Amino acid sequence: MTTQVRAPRTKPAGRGRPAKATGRDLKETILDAAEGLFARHGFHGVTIRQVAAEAGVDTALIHYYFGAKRELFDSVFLRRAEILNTARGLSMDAYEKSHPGTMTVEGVIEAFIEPLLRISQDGGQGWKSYFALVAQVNNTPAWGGETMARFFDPVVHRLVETLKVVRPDAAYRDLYWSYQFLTGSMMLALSETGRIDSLSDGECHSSDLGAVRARLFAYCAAGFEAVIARAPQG
Amino acid sequence: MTTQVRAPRTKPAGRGRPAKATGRDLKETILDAAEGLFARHGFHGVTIRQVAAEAGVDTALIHYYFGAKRELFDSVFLRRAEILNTARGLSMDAYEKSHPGTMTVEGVIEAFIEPLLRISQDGGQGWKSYFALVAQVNNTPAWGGETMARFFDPVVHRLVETLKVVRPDAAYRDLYWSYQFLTGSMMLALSETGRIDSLSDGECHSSDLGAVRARLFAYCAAGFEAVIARAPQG
DNA sequence: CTGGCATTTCATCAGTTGATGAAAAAAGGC
DNA sequence: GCCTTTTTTCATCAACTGATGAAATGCCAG
Repeated sequence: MTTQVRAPRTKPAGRGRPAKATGRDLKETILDAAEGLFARHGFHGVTIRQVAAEAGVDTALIHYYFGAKRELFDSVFLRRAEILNTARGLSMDAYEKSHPGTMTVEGVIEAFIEPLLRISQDGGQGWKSYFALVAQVNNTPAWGGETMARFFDPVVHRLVETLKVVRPDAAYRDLYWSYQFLTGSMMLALSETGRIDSLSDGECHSSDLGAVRARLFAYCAAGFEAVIARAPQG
Repeated sequence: MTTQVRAPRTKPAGRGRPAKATGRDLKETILDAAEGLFARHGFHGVTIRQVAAEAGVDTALIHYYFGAKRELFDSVFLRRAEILNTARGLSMDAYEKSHPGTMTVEGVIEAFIEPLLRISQDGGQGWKSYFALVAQVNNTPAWGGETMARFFDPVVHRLVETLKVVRPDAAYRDLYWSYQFLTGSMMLALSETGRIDSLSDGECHSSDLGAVRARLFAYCAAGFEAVIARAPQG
């Protein structure tokens, strides 16, 4: 499913190392294999041996590079997290600079979500697996909650603060709740579960991120506005 | 965490059956224990022995009642699924009958979501665990996707059809996509991950379903209206 | 009070799991 | 061409996994 399998790996018959070039590639190959499997079956649903088989590598090599299984998972999670945060930060920078005094709720939300959609579309299967993984971690209580917070809280706070600039009268309570609704929708869309395909009898496809783009920003923006406007119980 | 642990279970020292009364209770106790553990750690993250320990029961008894581990999981999933569907169906019946010709998008959505919030608030920890479990299954690709569809598709189709009555010009595409956004928000809210607590620095609490109720219906309704109004690419 | 039946426990199995230490193989400096 | 370092493989471990068969226990019908 990923870039994996790495060809039958032409047994060099002996042990040892085949070539220096493959050295760094192997680390990435292992991460790719682990990423795809973790995304599909979750942390506990995957064995080191499965990862090793998919990567075409001995199990001991995985421990040699990454240590314990949990550390492998963290490495998978970490690898793309920073890229994601950077892309999002730049997107919001660009929006703020290009719309001085004319920012809208929908504009801010688009700047927040668009980079993820773009990356998922252009980044290949690896990124799709990664989003599915994050979605899974996102609503597995008591798991990765701390990791989640450490990496993604800053961007979220920035989103909320920017929205507060656009709608100064909005209560933080309302903004945080609205964000939670947003992130639920966004993560489900990004993880492309295929559920909407069967549900809509082929009318919609979860892989159609263009369709998501055409609706999600407007959906969330209108939701935010409605929550702010209603402003329940102070 | 659940109703579990069942007291130190006053070892009867011998084997055999202690009393008929406990007979049916034990099945429920086992399901409660399994439910809580599966919700927290996922299917593969839980061992039969853990379930047995939490229920205060021998592992063999679990197999005696439920068969294989996967069947235990299905039993957990099934136990509350029908109750859920019935409650939702009745809620939508009631709304349709009480608002002949005056239904609104928000009203329909409320009729669809409200029963779940109510049950979660009044039903105790068991229901909370169950919702976390469903949320987890909902975006674990290739797992329970078929189960998910079998039990929840009918209600969703009813929601979509009712919305089509309220907004006859809306395209099914838009309704299905909007539903997916809705279900992402709803499931994340119901699973009470605690993420919003730390994110908002104590300003919001994921256990505060009243706060969800006061915002989610309006949020989703406004989102639906916006998507329908924009009506992207036909 | 006795024999059948549903329930519960014990003991155990074969298979799998994550992990490690030591050996083997290549690269690279000299 | 030797010696060191890095990478890869092999062989193996103790712990745990899901699962089962058989025995033990108490309940109830007769």
